[in-house]
Amino acid sequence: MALEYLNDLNDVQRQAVTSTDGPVMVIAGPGSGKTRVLTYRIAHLIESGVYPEQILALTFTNKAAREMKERIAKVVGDRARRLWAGTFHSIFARILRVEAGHIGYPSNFSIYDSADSRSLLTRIIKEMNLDKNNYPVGSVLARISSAKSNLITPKLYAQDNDLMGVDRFNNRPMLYAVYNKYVSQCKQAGAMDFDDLLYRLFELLQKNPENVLDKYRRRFSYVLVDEFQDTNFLQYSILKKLVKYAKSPENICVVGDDAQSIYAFRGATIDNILNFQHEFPNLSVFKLEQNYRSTHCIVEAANQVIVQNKKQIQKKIWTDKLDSTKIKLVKTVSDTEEGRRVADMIVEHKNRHHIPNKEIAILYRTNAQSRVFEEQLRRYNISYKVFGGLSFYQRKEIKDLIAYLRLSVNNYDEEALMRIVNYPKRGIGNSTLDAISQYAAEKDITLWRSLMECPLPNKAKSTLKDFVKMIEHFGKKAESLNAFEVATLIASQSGLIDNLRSDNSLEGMARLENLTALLDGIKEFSENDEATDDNLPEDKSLATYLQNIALVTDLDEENTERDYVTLMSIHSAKGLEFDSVFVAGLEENIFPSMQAMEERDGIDEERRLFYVAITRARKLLTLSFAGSRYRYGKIVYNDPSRFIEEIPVDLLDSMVPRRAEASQPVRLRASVRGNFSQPNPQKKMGIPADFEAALPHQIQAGMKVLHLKFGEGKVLSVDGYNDAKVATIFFQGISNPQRRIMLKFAKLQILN
DNA sequence: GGGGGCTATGGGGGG
DNA sequence: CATAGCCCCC
Repeated sequence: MALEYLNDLNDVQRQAVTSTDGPVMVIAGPGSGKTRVLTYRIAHLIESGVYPEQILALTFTNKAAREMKERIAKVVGDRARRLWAGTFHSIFARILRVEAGHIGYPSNFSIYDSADSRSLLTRIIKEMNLDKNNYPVGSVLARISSAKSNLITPKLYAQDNDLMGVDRFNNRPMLYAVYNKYVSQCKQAGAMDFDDLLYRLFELLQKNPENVLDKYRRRFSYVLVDEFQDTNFLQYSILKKLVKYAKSPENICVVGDDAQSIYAFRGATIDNILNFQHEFPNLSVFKLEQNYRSTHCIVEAANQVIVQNKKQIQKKIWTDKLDSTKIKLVKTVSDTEEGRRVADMIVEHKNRHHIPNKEIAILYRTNAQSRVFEEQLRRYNISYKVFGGLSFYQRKEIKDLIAYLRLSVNNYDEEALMRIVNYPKRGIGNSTLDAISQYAAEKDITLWRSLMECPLPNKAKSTLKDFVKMIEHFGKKAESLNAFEVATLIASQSGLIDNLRSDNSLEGMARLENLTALLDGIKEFSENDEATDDNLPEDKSLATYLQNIALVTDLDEENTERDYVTLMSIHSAKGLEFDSVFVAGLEENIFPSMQAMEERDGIDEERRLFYVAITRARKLLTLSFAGSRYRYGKIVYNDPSRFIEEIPVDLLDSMVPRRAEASQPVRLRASVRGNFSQPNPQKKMGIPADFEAALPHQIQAGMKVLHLKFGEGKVLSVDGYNDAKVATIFFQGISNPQRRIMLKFAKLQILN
């Protein structure tokens, strides 16, 4: 047996890897080699004779699973492909495809994303004549989601005095009925929302038809769970079903860090970690406390911050790195200025520290904060990529085609049906649709059946008949053709492509391009035999494709080797690391967020989030905050975040060296008592007194202009319109003298 | 039935 | 600020 890999591990790590049998918990601080332990542990299992297909490894993202497999493959070779590795949602969806019949679902069930869930709920609330002000969709959905995550069925919900009491108090006493209706509508539509993928799997194992439970207990003789601190009660319950029973070897290994638990909002509870020892008395616990990632200052700051939390497992992260680089703290007057300064410092990191773009990340609390950084990075011609926010699959034109695909595979998919029954326009308006759904509700039949049976004027009737025929035709094709062939056919025969072609606007063309990109993606899925990574027979069907894309996020995308700066929320950054990390927007009401301050344990959760943020950095960590920023169209003023104060002053370097005119020591709240003076931005920028910025439309090719940063330049050309106007300007004597400058932001003085 | 424009409202994180 | 939903008019 090749065991050299064990030499790559420290003592605790090696014990965690080689204690293969029985329950194991690994408490792993940030940068402590957690992934290494997980991958080697699996490799070790395989080397010891366990079949890869007997191993279930649940990770937080598909990307993490893929990378883990790649690393395992380096030790054990191709066998690694047979592992069951993926997210809870994707693995369970795969199992449910096979077992759906047992719980009254079709095997080609649809997966509702949160937009689908919302729109279904909106319809239900309307149909039940409830006041939408008392039943805001978001809150209703959150409540339903949390009920499911705690295994509370609509029936149990209605019997629960606490839950019902809260609803009555909040003026929404009928929430239980909305929940009930939502569940039955989903089921009737053959659709599962994200929570159902977990909940229905639990239901399957609980009801245990044909002893299906035993089948999976045998199949998964070793279970590993990454990021265990972020699992909820439902996920934990499923794990227990799989490994806790009479005479079970209890081969479960969970890896996590209570200090990095940041998903309480979707039901994650660190009680799972705390209870684990009681549930499995034979538990072996290993604590990985040596940090191999970050410099001394960063590790120390993280420790000092996290000790403020009440509830935690005792541990102290340490490092033997001696680097004494301090953490930089940057204060700016506004959010725009924050963007500019971060971009400035990125240039400096690239030049002085030779850090490539892909080793730099800007992290923020909310996705909406990405905008200023995008604008400034574009100005500096630094390539970047924004993760999160509106993903490719959430774009309208993409959702439209996918709705056609979904409806073709599953005719009962109501959300898909509602989306496209009148798109492209075919004369089915609201009154017709109301009639159809009302008829469906009265007769308790699916919308699809109602389309054909509902009494309607002849014109609408024949239109609908054609529509049904078309979808049935697509469905038939989907049975014989592969995903790409049928998607291409649907895109053109549905009229989607023609509809987009007729739109000659820039956006219209972009939409068509996106649609083509989607088709390319489907083609890749259909033709690439490496795409499926499981031990099931190759399946290139449309249904499988739809299942895959419903569960991918842009985090999961293959690294395309491009060298870009990463912009993402801190939540998305979990598990990642970069040489240089900027944590931006460190202000009260932003981070910690306003909502969190009102929640029980909200601040502690935000603090763990801050802990995650700062521990992403290997060498350079920069914290920034702005005195003012735009939020929802209004300017707001926030105090610096309390988390800044929690970092000992001797770890901080609060002078900003490069822009001498902007540097001033940052004074913390403690010393100023929230009384931040607003320096005059004009003075601060050091703008020459006689400087007079021209308006964007005044800049024309051939002009000589003065730029505050680059100096004198000659305008070579101007392209784009309005806010998107960009000038190409040649500046003598700077690196990359030819610059593309967004006129909307640039301050240029015309010199002749 | 369809389109345009106006207003009110919400406002976090993600599979 | 963005967007959903509403009203009004064709």
